[in-house]
Order: sequence, then C-alpha cells, then structure tokens
Amino acid sequence: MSKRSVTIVDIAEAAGVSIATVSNVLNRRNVPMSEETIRKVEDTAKQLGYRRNVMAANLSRQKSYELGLIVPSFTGYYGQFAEEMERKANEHGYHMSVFSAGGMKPEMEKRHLEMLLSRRVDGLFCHGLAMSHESTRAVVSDGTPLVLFNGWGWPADIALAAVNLDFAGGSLEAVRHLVQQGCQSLVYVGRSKALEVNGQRLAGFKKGVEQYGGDLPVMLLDITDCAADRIVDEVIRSSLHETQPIGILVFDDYAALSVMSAALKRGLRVPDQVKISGINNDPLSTACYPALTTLDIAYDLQADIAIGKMLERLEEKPFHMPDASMDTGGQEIHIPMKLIQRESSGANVPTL
Amino acid sequence: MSKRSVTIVDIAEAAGVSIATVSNVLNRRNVPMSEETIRKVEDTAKQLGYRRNVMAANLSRQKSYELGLIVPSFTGYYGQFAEEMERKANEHGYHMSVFSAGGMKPEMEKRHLEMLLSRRVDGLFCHGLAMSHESTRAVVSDGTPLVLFNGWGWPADIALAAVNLDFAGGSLEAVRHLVQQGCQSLVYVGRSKALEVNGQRLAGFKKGVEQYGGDLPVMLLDITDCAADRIVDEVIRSSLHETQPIGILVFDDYAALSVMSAALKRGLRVPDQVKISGINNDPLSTACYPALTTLDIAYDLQADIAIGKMLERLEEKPFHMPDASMDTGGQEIHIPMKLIQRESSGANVPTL
DNA sequence: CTGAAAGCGCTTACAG
DNA sequence: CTGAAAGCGCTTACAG
Repeated sequence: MSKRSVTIVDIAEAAGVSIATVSNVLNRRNVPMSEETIRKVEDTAKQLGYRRNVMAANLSRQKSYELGLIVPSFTGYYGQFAEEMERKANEHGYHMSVFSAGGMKPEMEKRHLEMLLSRRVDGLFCHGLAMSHESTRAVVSDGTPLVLFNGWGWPADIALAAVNLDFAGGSLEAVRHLVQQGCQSLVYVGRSKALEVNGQRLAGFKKGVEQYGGDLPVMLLDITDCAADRIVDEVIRSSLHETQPIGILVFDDYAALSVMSAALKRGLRVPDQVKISGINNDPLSTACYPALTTLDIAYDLQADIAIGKMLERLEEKPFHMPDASMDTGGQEIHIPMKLIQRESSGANVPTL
Repeated sequence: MSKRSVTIVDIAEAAGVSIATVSNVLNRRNVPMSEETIRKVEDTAKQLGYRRNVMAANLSRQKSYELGLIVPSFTGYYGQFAEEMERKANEHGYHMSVFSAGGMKPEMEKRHLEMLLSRRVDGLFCHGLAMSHESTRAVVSDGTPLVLFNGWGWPADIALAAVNLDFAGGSLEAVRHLVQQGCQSLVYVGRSKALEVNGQRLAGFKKGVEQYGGDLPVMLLDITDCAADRIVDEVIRSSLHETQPIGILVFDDYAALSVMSAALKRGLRVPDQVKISGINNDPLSTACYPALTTLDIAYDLQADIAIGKMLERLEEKPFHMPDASMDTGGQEIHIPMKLIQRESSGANVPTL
C-alpha cells in the first residue's frame, strides 16, 4: 500500500531532463533556466505529486535546518515560550524540535540532547539552569551553537547568548507597588527548588525591601508543592498579622492563587488585609477572584531575541536588538517584566 | 571552528576495518563478529567522539523513526498530552515532532503537515477535529499512517484509529453527581467554537438530564472568551435563581474558574447556592477556593493507546488494549473520564 | 567473521 | 541554459 514516493528521478524521466535540472528548478537558485524547462518540470512535479525528501536534501547540503529546544516542561510558562519559538523558527525556514526534560531531570535532558546532536541540529536552545555541565560539554565540543534562556552567570565562551527574563527587576517593581499600596509588611513566597530562577526573584525582592521598604517587617517563606495552607498559617501566627495589610509576592501565578485561596479559607480579606502579587500573567490570574496583580512576561520578545542571536550565527544576517536599551554589550540579555495591577475587584471573605 | 564531525569512515581507517564492519558493530545486528573487532571499533569510536548521523542512517534505511503530532495548542490539556506522547515515543525509539496549529488554524496545520510529510515521518497523530479534508487527503494519499485523537465520526478507512476522550460519558456522570448533591436546576456552559469536543459534552449533559434530571429546569449557555460575567448574569436573571442550588457543568476547569469567580463576585455562595463542575482536573482546580469538582483525564492511557495503535502498524508488535473493556472492535476508542469530587471546602461570599 | 559495492534522494561545482 | 558525476554518511544484501 505504501507506494514508494516520487523522487526527482521520476520527474526527470517524465519531463525528459536531468535530475540536476529538476533540482535546479525546484529550488530556484540563481541558475538561469529556460521558461519552458521550468514550466515542464513544475508541471510534472505537481502531476506526480512530488514532495521533496528533506532528509536527503539536508544530508546533501550538510545542514539540517532543524533547531532543538529543551524546556523543563510543556506546562505553563514554558509551553507558551515553546510555541512562540516554534513559530518564529518556522518563519525563518527552520524546524523546531521541542523536548521537555520532565521537570529538569538531568538524565532526560541528556537523552534528548544526544538525540538532537545525532540529528545534527544546526543550533540548540536550552534552559540555562537545567543544563548539566556534562551536557554542556557535549554540546560545546560538538561545535553546535548554543543559546541559553534563563541562565545566569554562565562563562561567556559557552553560549552565543543568555536571554533572561528580568525576574529581579520585576520583583523589585512588585515590591515598590505593594509598598505604594500601603502594605505594612512584606512577604516573599519562593520555590527554592527552582534554584536561580527563584534566586533572581528573591534578590529583586530584597533590593525592593531595601529601596522602598523602610523598616517594614519582612518574612521569607518557601512553598513546596501545595503547602500554601501552611504558608498562610505561618504568616498568621507571625507578628506580621498585627500590621495589615500584608503584601505578599509569590513565585508564580499558580502558587499565588494557592496562597490567596489559603488566605481566603482562613477568613482573611483580599486585598484589604492581604495584597498578593503573582508572576507570569497567566490566564488564571484574571480568571480567579479577586483577580491577581502579576508581572507580565514578554515571551515573544524573548523568543525573538533568542532566535535572532541564533540566526545571526547560522546565516550572515546581523541581528539588531528590538530595543536598543537592552543591549548591554555582554552576552546576558535581560527581558523586562511589566507589572499588571489588578486591585480593582472587591474584597472577599468566606462565609462560615 | 565547526570541525567536520567524525564519520564511520574515520573510525574504519583508525581501526583498520571496513565501514561495513563499523556499521555492523555499532548497530549490533545479528551478524556474528569477533570479540576483538567489536572492542577495537567501539574503542576508537569512543576515542574519536563519534556520533551517528541520524539523517544519513534514516535515509539509508528508508525510515525516519520520526513521528509527527499536531495539537491545537501547547497550553493546558494538549500540552500535557503532547508531553506524554513524546515520552512514550522516545521509549520506543522514535522521535516525536510536536507542532501547535495555533488554535486550530487550518493554514498552520497545513504548513506543519507539509513539513512533516517532507521529513517523511513514519506516522502522524492529529487532532480529529482540526483536520481539514484537504490535509487529510494529503496524508492519506501519501500512505502515511494516521491516528486521530478526539475525532468523532470519521470514515473508518482514513485512520488506524481514533482515540477519543469520553467527554459524553464524563458529562453524564457529572450531571448525575450534581443531581445527587441536591441541585434543583442544571446549567451547561459550553464553548461552541470547540465544535465536536463541545458537542460530546453537550450530548452527555442532555443524556444526564434525561436520565437523572427528572423535570428540573435546564439552561444551555455558551461562553465566548472571558464572558463569564455575562453567563452568571443570565443565570441570575432566569427563573433558575429561585430554585437553588443551581448545578453548573462548565466546558473546562479554566472556564469553570471564571464562572465561579463571576458567581462569587455577584454574592452567590459556592457551593451552597451554586455547585460547579469543571473538566480536566487541571492543577488550578485544586489551587482555587473553593476547589472545583472536575473530571479527570487519563492522558497517559490515551497516549498509550494512540502510540500502541501506531506501533502495531509500524512494527509487527500486535497491540493489546490495556483495558479489555475498551475494545469496542471498531476504530473509535473511548478513554473513560473519572469524576473528582471536591465539595468539601467551605462556602464563600464577597464582603462588600 | 569481514569487506566491496550498490543504493537511499538529493545538491553542487564544473564542463559543455 | 543543461547534464554527468561526485559526494553527503550511512545500511544492507551478497560474495568471499
């Protein structure tokens, strides 16, 4: 049933020309050709239902036109980013192979990397954090260009660039906002497992406290999956509870929703007594009630720059930053985050 | 900088054997070989840092070991499914190329399909709904095996199988549950743009009303992005408002959260006055307050069967259904959905 | 047990 | 403007 597919040999025979000519016509190079051959070849190609075999073409051209992207997972933040990256790569004639490392599992990451290198991808995009040193060495020694995203403090010679979300700047801004809204104490609820991505937020939070916090009481907490209830209990038991409203910056919108739910469950009024800010501007931040203040992430900007840096290397095209102010000259590029204020919705309190 | 990579020719020379032998050793076929050659080849391969060129191998074998998956989007439901599919394919030695059709855009779907067929993927997994007839014809006429997911009523000769979530059965169950919880009226909030996926839910809802609803008043509504507020307004204005609690089944958890939020905003108590059930068992259904009752989706079961059906065709391996009861004999396979009850959390009412 | 040779489907100088 | 030929890196009968 699976008939051998049509090749340029078939077309050449049917059209009475050489396979070189067929190839020339079908790829419209700068080679001059007669109108008639062009028409003849194109027609028979269409008639025979020809579809180019990309594997063969790539093998011959010594280029795969395939790019690899390894994200920690497909859910939430990274799913959106991956979708954006895929679209952008397509626009430039590349194929993007996306893999999830199953939540930063080094062995999965390694398997995918090996596979990608075996396929001779032209370039690789990796999460700067999840990358093990071993994996990195494999990539680098292979000579495959690498662009990191959300990777801080990597040696400059390893990657073409590190395109990072400015979690620190965003968190700073969030603290400023909470203080401005009258918060009398400040809490950061982080996720230590997220390592540097958490560290950046924390650094921004601390800087914010320093700059805007005066001598407001501060508390640092860590949320391990679903422990939002305990987080809130700790806040309630603490002295912070006496000086309301309490301002809480949470690792991401999902965790922020959990924290808010736990607060509501315990009878706290949001945002009267507790003001919460998430991070990511996930759709859920507006679907919940009250809606969450959050930090918006410019996925497409991040994707634009990551792809741009890669193509700059792969093709000749020099790449110019969409926003000149972002060009720090170094290899680490920071994507700004924007605060989305959503304090409007009324407060909320449980009934029984 | 990008040194030509090591090939089997290099290994052959260094080890003093033929490339055929190198290939034989590296692929451990049933060909008998001397221990010594094996060792020699393996050692030099390692030494030279050889990595097989999959493009070349595949071209030669006339097989790509690549599978294509086209989902409507990477977010929510389909992101999880894609991740599962990818993992499963890897387990069986295949590479899964996942593409998002940007929310069922036919032209994107077509572009991806063309690309996938050009790469000579061994098999294709497509959303049964988004597939245009034109695209389908291209796949079928190419002889590439196709497995549909969430596609109802397709002609049997087009795909190997259609692996569908049993939205109808799940919705039926949800209605039974709402009635059992004492609901005095029933509402279905659908998303008509989702076509058949919505239709299946609606059918299940109606059947549920028939079987368990007695003569309870019923209302059918449609949610266009973010119009949850208006949905709730309509319910409040209707006569349903007089006979509480109202039971609402919503298209998915995200929309269910929006509806719940809108209800809370208007002062309705959940779940006292309004009982809501979502679909998908998304993490957010437990992060919100009150937590949402929902229908769990067995992604990995769906992925198992989809991949199983494909491999049954691609390799010899006969595939046996994980659950014999699901084998309806036909090509349409239904993945059961399980109700997750979360009525426990206390009710909720806005303050001002 | 090992190797010479043909072949996978295309591209790309190069010669005409 | 067109085509013969070499080559991309591997696999696979087949002969020894």
